[in-house]
Amino acid sequence: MFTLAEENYLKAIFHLEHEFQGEVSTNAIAESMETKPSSVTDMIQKLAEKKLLTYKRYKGVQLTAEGKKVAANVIRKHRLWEVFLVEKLSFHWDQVHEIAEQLEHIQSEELIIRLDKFLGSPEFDPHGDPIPDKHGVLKRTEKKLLSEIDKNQKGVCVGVKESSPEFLQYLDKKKISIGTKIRVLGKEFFDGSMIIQVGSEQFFISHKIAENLYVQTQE
Amino acid sequence: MFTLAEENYLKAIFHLEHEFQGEVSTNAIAESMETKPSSVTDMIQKLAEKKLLTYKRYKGVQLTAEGKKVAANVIRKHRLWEVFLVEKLSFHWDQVHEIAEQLEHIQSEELIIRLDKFLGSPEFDPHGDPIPDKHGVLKRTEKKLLSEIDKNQKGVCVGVKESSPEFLQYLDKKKISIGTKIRVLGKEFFDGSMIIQVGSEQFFISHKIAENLYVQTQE
DNA sequence: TTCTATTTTTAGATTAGACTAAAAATTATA
DNA sequence: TATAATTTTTAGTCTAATCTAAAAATAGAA
Repeated sequence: MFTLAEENYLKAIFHLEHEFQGEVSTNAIAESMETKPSSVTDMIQKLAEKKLLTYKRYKGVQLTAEGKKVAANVIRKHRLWEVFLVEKLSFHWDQVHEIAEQLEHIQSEELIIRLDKFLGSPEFDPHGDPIPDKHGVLKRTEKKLLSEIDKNQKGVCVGVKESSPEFLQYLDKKKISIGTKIRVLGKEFFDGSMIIQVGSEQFFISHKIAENLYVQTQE
Repeated sequence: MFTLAEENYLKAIFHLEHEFQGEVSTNAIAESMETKPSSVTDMIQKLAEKKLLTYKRYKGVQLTAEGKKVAANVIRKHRLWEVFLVEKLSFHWDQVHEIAEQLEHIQSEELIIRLDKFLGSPEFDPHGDPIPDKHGVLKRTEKKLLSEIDKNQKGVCVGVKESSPEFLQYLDKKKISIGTKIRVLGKEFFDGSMIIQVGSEQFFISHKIAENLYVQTQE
């Protein structure tokens, strides 16, 4: 149906549209895909011809309904496979991204229907990211970055913004995973660093950590 | 490590070496891959440079130890995924080949180690074909084609030579699957057709069917 | 053994996707 | 508003993998 390269572009644009609302620039796509802007121009012209996105020269792109559907489906597959790898094959959450990058391109509707059922139709992947449903609809969740919550508030970790092995391994070392309760004991306004409580431990985290952890605050 | 095209060539050559002992001709490869002989020549020259096979112009090719290892590993992955699809996702044995053709190219040693363990280290795929071990060694089995066995002998179906959906669906209709006991009641020398007994049913099968079914005869 | 048929290889073209370098358009600044 | 800086596009090149058409080598038949 679509080539590997096309699917990867659509996926990247989909993510960028969510991160920054509105049109997505050529440069932003190039950066997120670690490729050159000229290559991006080539590809978005091809995707525009296929009506997967709208494109006006120098004005960036926007996915069409069809483009969004294709992208969401790739993301659905990626996240379902991540659940499979963690739940069934006992991979650790920092090991699954690269493998899922490959598995997300396997073409078979039936496979995904059955995989989803086999996994019990999960709603979130191992990093806490929501899995689009079969129509490409993403469930909205009201999560905040840990960096946005105030002193003395507490929240439950529900996901990570970045999911590099390095970051995930840091979280493991600190015994933070999805479901972990975190209380903010102190917050430094100068650099955004925090003292937090996790279980019985209290420790310092930098702003960089706090702005990559999603929490849900509880009333 | 290797491209999709390279892996597919190695796999095809590996199968051809087993089917007909000795060197494999350019034409044979082209036919089995549904491509042109000139394309095959290009690719085998590249594979020869990478020392995956030995090649002398006009003389056909032979896989090196390294080439065999790579090919067997692709086949191992294909067959393990087929077991997964049938055993875990309840696919039918005639639906899994095409999907496994894609899954066999997923690159991750760890994935295959874990998948194998998850499946209980199976020795055969759903069509009765042996799964190469992690070193690329194929277990030898003494199976015969049904067409080779004599009147009044009986055997257990242990595999199929061809595994097209059409053939597998024919077998289903006749209630033949792996493990089914078959007795040859009659054999026509003119066209190789047979009357066989399967369970309480007796029926006619053509030579074409008989030469695509593997059985193990029992003493 | 010589000629013919077949098989295999070479040469040259094509396509997808990427790249570099340079041109064009847009945005920011003085 | 003119100029500088930045972003984006175009033009042309490259590689992997394929193809067609033609040439070369091998095998088979008289």
